Amino acid sequence: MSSDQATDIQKRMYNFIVNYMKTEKMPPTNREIGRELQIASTGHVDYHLTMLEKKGLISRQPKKSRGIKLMKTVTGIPIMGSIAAGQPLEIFSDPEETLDVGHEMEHDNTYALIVEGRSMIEDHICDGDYVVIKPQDTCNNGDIVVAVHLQEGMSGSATLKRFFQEKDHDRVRLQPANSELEPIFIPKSEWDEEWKVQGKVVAIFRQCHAA
Amino acid sequence: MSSDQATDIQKRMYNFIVNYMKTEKMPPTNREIGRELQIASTGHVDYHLTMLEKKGLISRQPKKSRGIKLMKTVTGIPIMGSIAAGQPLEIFSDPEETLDVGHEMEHDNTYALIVEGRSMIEDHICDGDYVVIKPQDTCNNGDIVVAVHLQEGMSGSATLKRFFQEKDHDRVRLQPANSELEPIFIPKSEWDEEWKVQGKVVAIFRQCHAA
DNA sequence: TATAGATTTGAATGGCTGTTCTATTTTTGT
DNA sequence: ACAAAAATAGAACAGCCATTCAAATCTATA
Repeated sequence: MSSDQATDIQKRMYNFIVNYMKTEKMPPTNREIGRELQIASTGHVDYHLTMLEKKGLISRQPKKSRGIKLMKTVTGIPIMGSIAAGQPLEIFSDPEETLDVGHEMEHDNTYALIVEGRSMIEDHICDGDYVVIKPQDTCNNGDIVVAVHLQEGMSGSATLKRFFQEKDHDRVRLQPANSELEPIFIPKSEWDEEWKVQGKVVAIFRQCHAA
Repeated sequence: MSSDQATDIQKRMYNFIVNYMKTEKMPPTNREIGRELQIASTGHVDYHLTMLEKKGLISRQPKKSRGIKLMKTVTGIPIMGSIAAGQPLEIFSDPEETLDVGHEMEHDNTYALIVEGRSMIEDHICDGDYVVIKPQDTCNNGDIVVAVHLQEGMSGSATLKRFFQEKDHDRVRLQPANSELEPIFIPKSEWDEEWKVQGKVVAIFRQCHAA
């Protein structure tokens, strides 16, 4: 059954190890794992650790106390793909890519997107910049957000814009930061039906490559 | 003598712990410390660990194997101060501040500065942005650099500019990215005498605050 | 239902680990 | 030179740790 997939208890064990290492800055002992997962026998813990090792999720240093190492990077936030004005979100197939952007931002399923194009250039967000997105479905006026246009049967298109609720016009305005581009107006009735906010930009990161 | 300062062996011990944790992702055992520092007795190691704890550099979890925790942050790069066009570098007195910006950049004494003003605004570097600086005294044409103007007896002023070597004019041009500001020209003869390159911008980080 | 494989237990073992104690040597301040 | 403080060694201990083994239980499936 569990030939390449981790079984339920193994997932919980792996999660506990990851979590323990985040808070304690060291791996747990086999006994600490057993205590947490309510496993009566240390041999049993060893058994599942061996399984996790066989599946490539961890490696072990024989005989060493707390001799567990994680095989996958646990720092950084996933780079989900790229976003271009009006284009569908291009989701990267490779989920290994991460952006290491500070522990404060490593929570709440925060993720990163690569900006394509110049639709936000006047807010000084450039082609190739990484934007750090905090997922949320509400936002304040003036926030830079990932807005998704839901289309029936399709995955929809996404865009990076400033969000403005225009109460006097009873509509939402999605404002690009590029005077060559027009804002998008969405009647209040269609908002939450055809459109929604996926998340909000909380940081921007740009790598300067050699000239 | 060593009332609040760590003694030589204690410094080496602390450095070994920091280094071990970076490579092994867990603290060393007392015996591993002793082996590395050629200390014959575990009691002796315990003695110096107690000293390090008393001096606030580490904390210990009693009876736990590898129960050492570092009291100071070891991730991130130091935020040295702020830089504004033409102003002296304002060095922050508090060396605790760090910017966590990815492990790839945590080497070569890389540090961060906070940008003040709009002198590089057309390169989309804004007031309040963090720039990540890799120290080096040479650079290529077009690189964004921290250029320091050495003045006798004074610490000198620093500025963030693009670097251009104008061979036909036998001079160096430090170009702001703001059409309201004029470039600075330095005769080749004065370069390396009165001016020098302190480092090069390798990344930019911007935090988006709530509107 | 029968059987093979996966999971769980309990116990045992030998090495590691943090800690403590006493005694000796080195360094430092006077 | 002397005394106090700091540094080092060695040994010993009780508890922790990873690992192994044999046996028992559960689970899927042929």
